[in-house]
Amino acid sequence: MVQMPFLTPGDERRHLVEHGVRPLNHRVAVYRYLLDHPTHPTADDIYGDLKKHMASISRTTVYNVLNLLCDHDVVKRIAIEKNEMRYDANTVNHLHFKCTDCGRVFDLHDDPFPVVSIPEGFVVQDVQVNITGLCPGCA
Amino acid sequence: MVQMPFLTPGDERRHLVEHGVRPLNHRVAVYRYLLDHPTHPTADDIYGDLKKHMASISRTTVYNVLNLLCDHDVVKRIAIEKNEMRYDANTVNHLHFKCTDCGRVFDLHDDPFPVVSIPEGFVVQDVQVNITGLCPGCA
DNA sequence: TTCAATGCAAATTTTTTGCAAAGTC
DNA sequence: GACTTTGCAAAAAATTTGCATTGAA
Repeated sequence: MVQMPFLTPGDERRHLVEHGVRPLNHRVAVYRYLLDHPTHPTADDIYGDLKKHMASISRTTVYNVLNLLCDHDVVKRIAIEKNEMRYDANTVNHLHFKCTDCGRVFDLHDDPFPVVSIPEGFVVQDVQVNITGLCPGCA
Repeated sequence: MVQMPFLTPGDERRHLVEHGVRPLNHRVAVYRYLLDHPTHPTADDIYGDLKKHMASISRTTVYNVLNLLCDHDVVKRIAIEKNEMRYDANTVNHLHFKCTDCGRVFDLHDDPFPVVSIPEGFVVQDVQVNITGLCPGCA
């Protein structure tokens, strides 16, 4: 299930405020980037692209903002492979598929999201389903 | 579903050979460690513990062996959090639960393993279900 | 003896930290 | 003006690489 409708430009400020995040320029830029690029970029992808249009931004700030947005549940971290943390502004549960050939991470919209039965006593905060294999283009 | 019975000491050599891995001493030691410690250790956990009884082993070798065992599908990598790759000798599909408080990773044996429906054209190699939250002891 | 595996040190990559400068309310 | 955020450079942590040495068949 996709987060629909995606936040239109301008709405991201309100969304940040609703989650307790002051909408400073760099924060809005990183968040807007994630909304516009549902490609599960790494921190460095984001930094590299943003710097083209926002000369002032630093890697540290990208990391600061991403950590802040994760803490406030505005974006989610995806741990799907070694040495690369990816970020996703779509916080609705969905599957991720990483192609081992081209390296892209696809959203798979299993409907409904698979049900997992958790033993008594465990408190669930987040469920991630990460699939690896070959995408249609590479298979 | 647990991999039962676990390989008893001695059998790990045969298992390695069956997967095309020459059973050299360091390789057997790392694999035996993973069989004996189903706690999803990191490479450094393994190195630290093995070095106590095997003075000659190096960090590089632990990494080499883990990569080799993963390539030959003898062990699986678990990417469940930032900056830490964990390893599991149980290659049967099962859920992982990471406690955000104590940091431990538990096996959850959902029976059956949740079914995910994959769109036409994708070729699945591996499915990982990673849950974060609080374990019974920390909740 | 020939090829593969190991160990060390250095390099690489990703992320965090300390702290001074700049920005925000 | 008080407090927060940013940016730089350095530190930390995880993993890989180059290469000389050792080990195995």
